[in-house]
Amino acid sequence: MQLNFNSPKPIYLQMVDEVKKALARGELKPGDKIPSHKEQAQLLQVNPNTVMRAYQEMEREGLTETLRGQGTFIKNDSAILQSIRSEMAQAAVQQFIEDMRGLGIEPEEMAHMLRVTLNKEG
Amino acid sequence: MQLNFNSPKPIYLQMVDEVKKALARGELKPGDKIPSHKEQAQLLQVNPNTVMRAYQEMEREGLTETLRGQGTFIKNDSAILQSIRSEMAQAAVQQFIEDMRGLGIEPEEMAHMLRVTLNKEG
Amino acid sequence: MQLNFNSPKPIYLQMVDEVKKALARGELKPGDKIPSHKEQAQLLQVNPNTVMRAYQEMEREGLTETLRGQGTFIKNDSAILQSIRSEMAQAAVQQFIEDMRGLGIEPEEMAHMLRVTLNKEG
Amino acid sequence: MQLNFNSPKPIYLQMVDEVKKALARGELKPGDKIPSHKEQAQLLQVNPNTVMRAYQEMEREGLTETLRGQGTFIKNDSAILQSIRSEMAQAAVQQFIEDMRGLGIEPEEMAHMLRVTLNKEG
DNA sequence: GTGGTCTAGACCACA
DNA sequence: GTGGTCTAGACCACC
Repeated sequence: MQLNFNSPKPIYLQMVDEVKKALARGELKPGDKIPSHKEQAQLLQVNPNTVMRAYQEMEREGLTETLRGQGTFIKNDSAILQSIRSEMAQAAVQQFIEDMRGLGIEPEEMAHMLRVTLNKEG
Repeated sequence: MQLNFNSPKPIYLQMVDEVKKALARGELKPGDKIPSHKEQAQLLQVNPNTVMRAYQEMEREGLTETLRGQGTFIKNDSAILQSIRSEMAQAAVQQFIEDMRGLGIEPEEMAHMLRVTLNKEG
Repeated sequence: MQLNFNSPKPIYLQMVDEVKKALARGELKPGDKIPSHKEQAQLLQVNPNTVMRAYQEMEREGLTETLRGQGTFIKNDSAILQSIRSEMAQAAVQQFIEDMRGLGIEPEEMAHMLRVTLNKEG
Repeated sequence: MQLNFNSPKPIYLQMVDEVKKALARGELKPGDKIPSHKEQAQLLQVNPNTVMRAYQEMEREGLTETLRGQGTFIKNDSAILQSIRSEMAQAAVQQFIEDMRGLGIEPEEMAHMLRVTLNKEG
């Protein structure tokens, strides 16, 4: 889990996104236990309260489920879960197109630049 | 000029970016006068201090220059100006690739999704 | 016995209340044996420690008594027992009135709403 | 605004309820500004962070709306707002009936006890 | 001054 | 040990 402490985006929201991405990538699966907030806090060198906040946000969004004294788990009965990957991907595509349009770049050039950069980086 | 008041990105930085984008699009040209901070504040429904700060930032970056009593103008002798478009475009591409990689999406599918969405939206 | 695991009210106190209610309803009588904490824990899917704590609390309140090696029993010589029903009922009435007053609802309307809901539910 | 610091119900949720009740009573109206979290914290002798949490919860529920640097206001375009009073009243009635049923008390006696208590208290 | 994030550390109920 | 609330106080962006 990678956090950017200089980003204006709050850490706890970055953490929510990281979990969503891990789900999209298939690294996290429904039913999986995620580390306790205290453990996670040590791993990420972050305050336990910050982790708690991220976890509560995830629960509010229906991503996880909490069992008193047992831990926090990825929900498996949620429709959200199925669609996370495509939704987040679609959002990224939209953002990209919007950014490029804002710079006055035409669709063909968008595709071109993408191809070039992908080739360069292998 | 579009601002997102709920974004974690500071409004004054959003304003700087909007000016850069207008330059990239060719809507603003070297030598153009930009509105006084009071005018701009009314236009955008934003506190004059915020506009001031955005203008200071632009000046600091060498994007604009202020002529006493005459207003703020887009500089034309700046090397930055030439490269704004390609730099911002490259940043958008990088961001897009990073986002998609984070979701475990392969290069071919990135290009595919981009094409599909561009076609859908005309 | 119904427990709400998401209520802020501690589970062991919910259990005490449930026993009191069963007494009020006449489902439990003085002298009745209540299940061992292990049995009860399995029945309610609750940690045995939690049941223990509920039992301790009941004993502290003079509701039950424990006979070594024989189990826990509802006491019958307790003055508390006689008044449980009316006390809890009175508390419920008070709570109701307070809640409704908090909403700015007048006594007549309280009675009216109660009647309507009771009729609707048969 | 009355808080019960000994209640198992978290203070920040009590605060949300108090605001809802004030709305139901008509003491708070759409568009009204509520005290800043720091001011409120002093008034209630509570930590500012606790107030913040209550305010954020209200915003999440669509009760209020926040304007950066200006304060927190009761929303006026929310359907929720219209129905708060009846919803909360209905919830109180349901709770009352459930409590009384739990004690084995019949509908007629519920109404009777309510009437008696209301008369006693004037 | 106003909303908002983060840290640090205490304390509680439950497993 | 695990979730969860509360306090105290720093720091930031914006009004």
